[in-house]
Amino acid sequence: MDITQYFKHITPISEVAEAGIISGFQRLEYPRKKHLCEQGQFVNHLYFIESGLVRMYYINKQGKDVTYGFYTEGQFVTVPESFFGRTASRYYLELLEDCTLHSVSHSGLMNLMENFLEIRLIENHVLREFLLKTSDRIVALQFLSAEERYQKLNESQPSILQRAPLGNIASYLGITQETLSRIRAKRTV
Amino acid sequence: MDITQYFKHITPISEVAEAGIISGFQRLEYPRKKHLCEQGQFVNHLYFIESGLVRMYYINKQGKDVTYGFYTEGQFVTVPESFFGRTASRYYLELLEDCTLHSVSHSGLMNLMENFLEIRLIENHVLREFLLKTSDRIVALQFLSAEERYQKLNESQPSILQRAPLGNIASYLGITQETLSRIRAKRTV
DNA sequence: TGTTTCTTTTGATCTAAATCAAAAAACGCT
DNA sequence: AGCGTTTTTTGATTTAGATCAAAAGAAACA
Repeated sequence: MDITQYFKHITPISEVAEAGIISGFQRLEYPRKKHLCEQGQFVNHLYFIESGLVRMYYINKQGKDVTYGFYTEGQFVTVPESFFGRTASRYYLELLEDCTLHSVSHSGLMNLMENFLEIRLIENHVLREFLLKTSDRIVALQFLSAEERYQKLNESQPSILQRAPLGNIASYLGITQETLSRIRAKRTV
Repeated sequence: MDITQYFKHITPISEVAEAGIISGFQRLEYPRKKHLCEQGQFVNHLYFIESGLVRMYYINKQGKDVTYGFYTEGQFVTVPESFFGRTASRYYLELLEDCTLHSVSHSGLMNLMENFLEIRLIENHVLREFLLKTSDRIVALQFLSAEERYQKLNESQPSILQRAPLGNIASYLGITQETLSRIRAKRTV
């Protein structure tokens, strides 16, 4: 999905605003493994994913790499509390595949929002989408078994299971690699 | 904390806007156990808690009552995805104590937002606060032990441990009542 | 093409927390 | 104040998933 397309899904957009979006966002091609941000830094960009796969993660107290979320084509990705809330990020963003992204800086977005009312809706929309996703996660993590959580991910984002390394998926689900491997073995046979 | 006070924490507010807030919100006193909304309904109000304690919860597939969150004086509470996103609520809101609330309907808030720019920031602010809270929860639920999660709640919202019933707290932490009772026994002695 | 490195699978054992069951304590009500 | 209901505690047992260890497969690279 194209970025203007995405905006049009949320709200009708005037031609000038569309031109504004096109000039305000910058198209980027980045290779697998590149980091979009580091833990502790301010995240100054909002990215729209044209193609590819992005992972958000953090390093926990035991030094373990833990996946917070996966983001794919047609979605926005950033660290919302950092980008919108102007705080230091607690997460990293890394590319799990070569990606084509459209990025806008915080000030760039503010400019767009001042000039085009339609674009103001975006911030709220992105926040709401993030919130909905995180609510689902909590419900899953509170009282679903490892296998049920795997099943749920398989329903909501099936492609992740093929595209992301097993270790990353396991920590996302809150389980160990070994357990995930066993769940897979059970289902495939 | 008073409601205009709260707004002033977020952003400077003109006198007219302050008058608008005072007239736009309705002061309510509700008794313990009252429900502010049901699962499946649209949540049409945003509440600011002047005093008291509110619990958000859902009934899971096994028919078990599971606490999603606790909200106390000086905080806004609603089901954000329902109120802001105009969808049916997946959660209930119930009062765990007699509460004094200030409520505004969706259309009432829209009116205020049209008339007073300052108030537009509120939606964002409320969404961001919710998001921050839920992010923390995910991190806790992913890889902290039952006791560590208890400890974390004790740091972030210590009064909940005294004010809410044990069963409600246990499900919030994603553990059984018995386990929570044992954790308590260990620490108190 | 073989060697090194990283990822996934498989196996054996252990443990945190669930489940089942029942007693004790606290609360609500007339 | 006393009785029934709900909530919390305590105990015994079970289990899902962690941990430890090592083999098997893939990918990376010279």
